[in-house]
Amino acid sequence: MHSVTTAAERAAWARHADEAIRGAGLRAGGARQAVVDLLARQDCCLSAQEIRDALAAAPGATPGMASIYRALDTLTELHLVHKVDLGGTVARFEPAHPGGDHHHHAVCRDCGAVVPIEDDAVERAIHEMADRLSFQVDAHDITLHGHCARCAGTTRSPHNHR
Amino acid sequence: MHSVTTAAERAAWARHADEAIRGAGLRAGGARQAVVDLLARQDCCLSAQEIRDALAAAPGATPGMASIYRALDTLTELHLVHKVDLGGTVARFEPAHPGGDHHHHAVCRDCGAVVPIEDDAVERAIHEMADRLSFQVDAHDITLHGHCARCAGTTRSPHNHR
DNA sequence: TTGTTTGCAAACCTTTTGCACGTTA
DNA sequence: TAACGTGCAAAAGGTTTGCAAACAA
Repeated sequence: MHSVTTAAERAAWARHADEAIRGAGLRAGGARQAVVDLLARQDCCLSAQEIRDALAAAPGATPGMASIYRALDTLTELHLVHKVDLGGTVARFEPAHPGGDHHHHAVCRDCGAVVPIEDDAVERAIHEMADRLSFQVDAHDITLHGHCARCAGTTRSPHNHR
Repeated sequence: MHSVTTAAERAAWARHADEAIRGAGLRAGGARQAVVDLLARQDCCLSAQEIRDALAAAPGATPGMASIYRALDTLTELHLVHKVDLGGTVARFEPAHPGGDHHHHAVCRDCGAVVPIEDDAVERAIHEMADRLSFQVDAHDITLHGHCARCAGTTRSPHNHR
């Protein structure tokens, strides 16, 4: 089993994030810190509600949604977090790892599971295409839609594996 | 200058759409018909509000937003329209041409312009990747972000060319 | 006639904002 | 103590839904 990010990368992100936050003259409040700590443990994206639920399940006070959104907004501005829009009604957020760790997402139509995807050939093709355009591309998102391995393997109702 | 779809393709889509609507036992009401007629003339995606504005500018009664959303919903279910989410707060919709006409989008960070993009090498790479996944992919979206040719060429405020 | 379509207004849901209070450096 | 951060409640903005009237077949 491999994950998209290694434990070392996640730890490095947490350190980098703390540093960037301090460097921006921001303070260590409870809510933002909790969001950073949670994101540091993630491999892929979470919605604001999922973040809140996870923090509610953990010991300590549960931050309000407004604080979570404000924290995510700040982190996104500091380029510590990527806002990911997978086509549903909610936005998702994931740690932005400085070097590499460029991944995309596949979304299951049945169960809603989000799976991170990496592929060098696709990245190369995207960059080659971008170079030929008059449009100046500085980022790209790819979203795959279909059925995850579990849901594709059954004709029954979708699994709840999230 | 070339367009992503030809006039013949657009006409074929209009015919196909009318047929599919009748085939589904639906009737020809004014609002839905107006949406179909407008989409038949589009090369790329429009938001519900843009559709309403375009219909308001045209002669005749302007359909309510609810009717526009309901029409788009019906057309999407009939696979006549693709719902496109480019990462903003609004959804966009474009005609789904039966054969080919598979394009993606580039969004300008300055002026918001949406540019259709086509690239066979990228499509091939995506399909090859999809074949290797355990995830069963049946659709994919690619969104490029950056600066359009006009906005990239100036240091001044963004152009309004939409 | 009969079921479909439409328009208006109200409801919904996610996200943002105003404001007073609590906290950090 | 002077900003910054947080929580609550209200506001915003796009989309959906309930309902009664208008309409197509």
